[in-house]
Amino acid sequence: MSPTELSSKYDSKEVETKWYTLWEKNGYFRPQSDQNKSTVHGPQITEKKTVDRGPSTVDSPYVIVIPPPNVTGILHVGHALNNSIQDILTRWNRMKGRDTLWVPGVDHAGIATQNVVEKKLAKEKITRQQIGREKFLEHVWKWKEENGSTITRQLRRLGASCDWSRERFTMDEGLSKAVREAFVTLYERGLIYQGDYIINWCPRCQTALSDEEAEHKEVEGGLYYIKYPISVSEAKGSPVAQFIIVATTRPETMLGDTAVAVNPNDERYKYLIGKKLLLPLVNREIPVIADEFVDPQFGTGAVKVTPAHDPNDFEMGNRHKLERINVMHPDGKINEKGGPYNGMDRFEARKKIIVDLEALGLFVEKKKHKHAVGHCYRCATIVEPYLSKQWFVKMKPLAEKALKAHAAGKTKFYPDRWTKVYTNWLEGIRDWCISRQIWWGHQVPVWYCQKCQEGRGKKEEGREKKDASLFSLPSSLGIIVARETPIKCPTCGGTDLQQDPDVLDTWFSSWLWPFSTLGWPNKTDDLKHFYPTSDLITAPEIIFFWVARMIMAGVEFMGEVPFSKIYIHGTVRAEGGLKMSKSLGNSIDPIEVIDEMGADALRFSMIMLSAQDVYLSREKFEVGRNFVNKLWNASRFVLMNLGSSTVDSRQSTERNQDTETVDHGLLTVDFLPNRWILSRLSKVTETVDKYLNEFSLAQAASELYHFVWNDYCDWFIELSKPVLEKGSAAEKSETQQILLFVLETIMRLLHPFIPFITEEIWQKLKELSANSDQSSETIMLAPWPKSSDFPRDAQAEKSIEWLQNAVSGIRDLRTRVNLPPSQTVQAVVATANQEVKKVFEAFIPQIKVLGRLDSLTIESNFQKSKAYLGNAFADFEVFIKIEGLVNPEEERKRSQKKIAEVEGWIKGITSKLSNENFVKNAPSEIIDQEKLKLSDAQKLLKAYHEHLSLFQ
RNA sequence: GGGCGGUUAGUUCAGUUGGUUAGAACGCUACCUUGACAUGGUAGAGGUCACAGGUUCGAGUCCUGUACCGCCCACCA
Repeated sequence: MSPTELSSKYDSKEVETKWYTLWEKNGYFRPQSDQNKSTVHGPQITEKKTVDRGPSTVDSPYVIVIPPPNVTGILHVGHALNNSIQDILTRWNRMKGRDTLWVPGVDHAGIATQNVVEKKLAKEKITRQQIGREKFLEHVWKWKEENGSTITRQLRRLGASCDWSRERFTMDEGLSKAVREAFVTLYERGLIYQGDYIINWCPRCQTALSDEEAEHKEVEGGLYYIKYPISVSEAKGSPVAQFIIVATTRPETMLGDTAVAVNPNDERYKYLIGKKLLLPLVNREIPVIADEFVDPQFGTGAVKVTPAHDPNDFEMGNRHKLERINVMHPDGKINEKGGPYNGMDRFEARKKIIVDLEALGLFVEKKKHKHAVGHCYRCATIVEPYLSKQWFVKMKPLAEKALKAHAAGKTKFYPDRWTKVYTNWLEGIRDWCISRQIWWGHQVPVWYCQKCQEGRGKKEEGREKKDASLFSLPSSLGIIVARETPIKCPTCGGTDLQQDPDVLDTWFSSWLWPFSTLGWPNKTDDLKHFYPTSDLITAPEIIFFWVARMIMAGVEFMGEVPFSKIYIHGTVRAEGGLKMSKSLGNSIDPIEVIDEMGADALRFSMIMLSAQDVYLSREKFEVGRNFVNKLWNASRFVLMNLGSSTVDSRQSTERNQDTETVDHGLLTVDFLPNRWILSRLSKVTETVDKYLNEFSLAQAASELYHFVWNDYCDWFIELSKPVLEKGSAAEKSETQQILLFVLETIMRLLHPFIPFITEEIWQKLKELSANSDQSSETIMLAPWPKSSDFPRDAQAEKSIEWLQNAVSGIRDLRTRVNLPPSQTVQAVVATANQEVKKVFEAFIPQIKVLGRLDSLTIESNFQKSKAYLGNAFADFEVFIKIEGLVNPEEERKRSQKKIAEVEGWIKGITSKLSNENFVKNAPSEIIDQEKLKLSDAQKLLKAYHEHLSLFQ
């Protein structure tokens, strides 16, 4: 096969491997600025640089950081969409000549990864507790070495043009340094504290979770009504009631009750306030307290108070100085404080307690009760509000700065409606619990001096009783918060230092991502050059987890928001609306799709569907597959029909006497269809740019799809066939040039969307083209098309539209009378446009043009095509000699209706134009617009009247 | 409980500031094995733009209300 031929079938696998390897090897993914310095990063860009794209000083670098996928992750359709979008934007900006960087990386995903490795060890009957922290972490690192690059390999299959020489991992050395820097800085600014609070506890993972990590789901549960008897010690005299009935959704927590609360204004219970109750099963005396929090309308208006197991009760406990009795082990089993229930699982205990209360006659009833219950986002276990000592970040001050930046217009969400979601969350922000009781992650950079601690323990004892809720961390008490691992205690010089065993929330490293990946806290060149980044592309579900926190971190640590535009794309769902997920078994493996149809097909299909949430099924990928196939075959056609000579689109050709020579920027073109396709190309180029600028990737793709398929293939290529066969030498040669030129431009326009096939085809076209624009060694670095290089030609567009309508109209009539394709029909076309007439006569097959009608008379054996109505402003008629098909009655009615409509329109514009206020105040261009509309409407009215007259 | 989004062809969705005949893809019907492509071509059928009011010469588009669907947030036990 010659180097300029294409095989009859596109082999996506071969092409994809070939080009991706080459791109990466040649350093095309790296920012252009890298070539100016000898960096240590990856391969050098060896080959000569491409084209001069004009002054590059005006453009700031274009930078995206990848939302780091979990190291345990495998590419799912959500990743495929997210990264396709990022790649499109990256490639587009790179072609526009901007210094472009897409930073890739992977997240260590604390709990998720730990779970995976634990499961793996469980198969060998090993628990992490058995082997200890150090050994376990070795296993995790080993697992990471062996399996951690799956996702980045898969991103390569997708075509992602990330700068892999800058790939980062949230646990690598640099990022660990960043994490410590952030923690200590916040600590120094008084924004980090440790304290005993009710947090979300996952009894399975045995760790604290942040509020965002507890997913609330509606659950059909029970509301249990239980009698709490009034203590006999209070029963002197004659109490009106023997007991108070409380309502609870979690009866097992009653073991830790230390009060019952009622609303101070609740008449039913007022007299009981201050009295003592006898807590059933436990037989502890607890007081009745009054608290505004209690809603008299709910349940019985009396609430059991369990400060150690419920956030509200915790608050009440603080207000009333109640004791906190923790009745649960970290694994969710009742502890020794729970007396006879010691050792039982919380849900088991719930059942048993109800049975026991029933036996005592203290259980009233269980009512059905729908309420939201928190579930662990990793393992879906019901989380337990649990009292424990954790590290927190004070978020208010951070959120305020982020809000200020937003008010100053520094962050913009696309689509805009997410803005409010973001600001609302910031406004109601709560402190962030950042410590986790797992092993895989960044260990809290806090050390305790054993010696000082002993002394402190004694001091603390006295005060713990008073207020254990919160204590600051005076370093004098042997607590060391440091960037570098300390060797000895600064207070006493002791060397027995123990690091806090907790690790930090995974998001505590992710929120630093936009600057930690560029080298922070070191003042690196990358950081200086590439921060802040440009766009952030992500899914709605991590706006709180990640986006908002990154913005806060950026403002706090860098003094600048990390990115200015945030594009939130849709969620990928299965047909029927359910989110695609492995657990539901309704997911599609993108790698399978790539194997089967190619990465380009996958990307293009997903982007076409991405105007909002993406509803996927296997069949949906056929759109992209078919398109890729179409493109391949159109290219084959062009390459087969170029003739042997190399084409230079600038070269002049012999001019046709009849037609005007039109200068199309770079090109000089005569022939009407050629002028038309260039004009369409111009329009499409402009539109694609506009859509990409506003993140409307689906519209951009759709625009290109229809241009290629309908304009280029269906009309231009089809029209070129008779031209190549029987056109004049000049027409023929010009058409060949334009076929090539437009195809080459199409490749560049499509390259960001479907990088592989466009590179493959472009390389072949390049060899045939003498156009200097195409001299770069890869399409990746070829310049992005500029619509000004081939400006619009309104006249040509109008003429071809005329022709299209006429041809369609004739074909319509042909089908309706069942004419075989081979049969020529006689047609009369009426047009004053000589060019159109010429194209029609010379190149529209199977239609014999009889002549030209200047007046609208119809011979009886000619039938009028409905193409007449195709464009009310186009002054043409088509008649072909076939038996009757037009219904005059219908035509008359339609005309009358239209006439009435247009008359109303004219009336409206006229009244607007005669409105004094309007004429006086409206901007002149608006008035001109109205006048133009009026004249158009009058023309239209005339056309309809003429049409009507044909059928009177 | 609060907030947000949606309701347009058989299906999945576009529809920019109100304006000629509401578009596309898939599906469907008829014809076409035409030397780029049957993963194709030509043509066609198919819509009371959820419902009820309102503004306007004119509403899928703006306003008010209703119904249904979906999503997010939320410490009333």
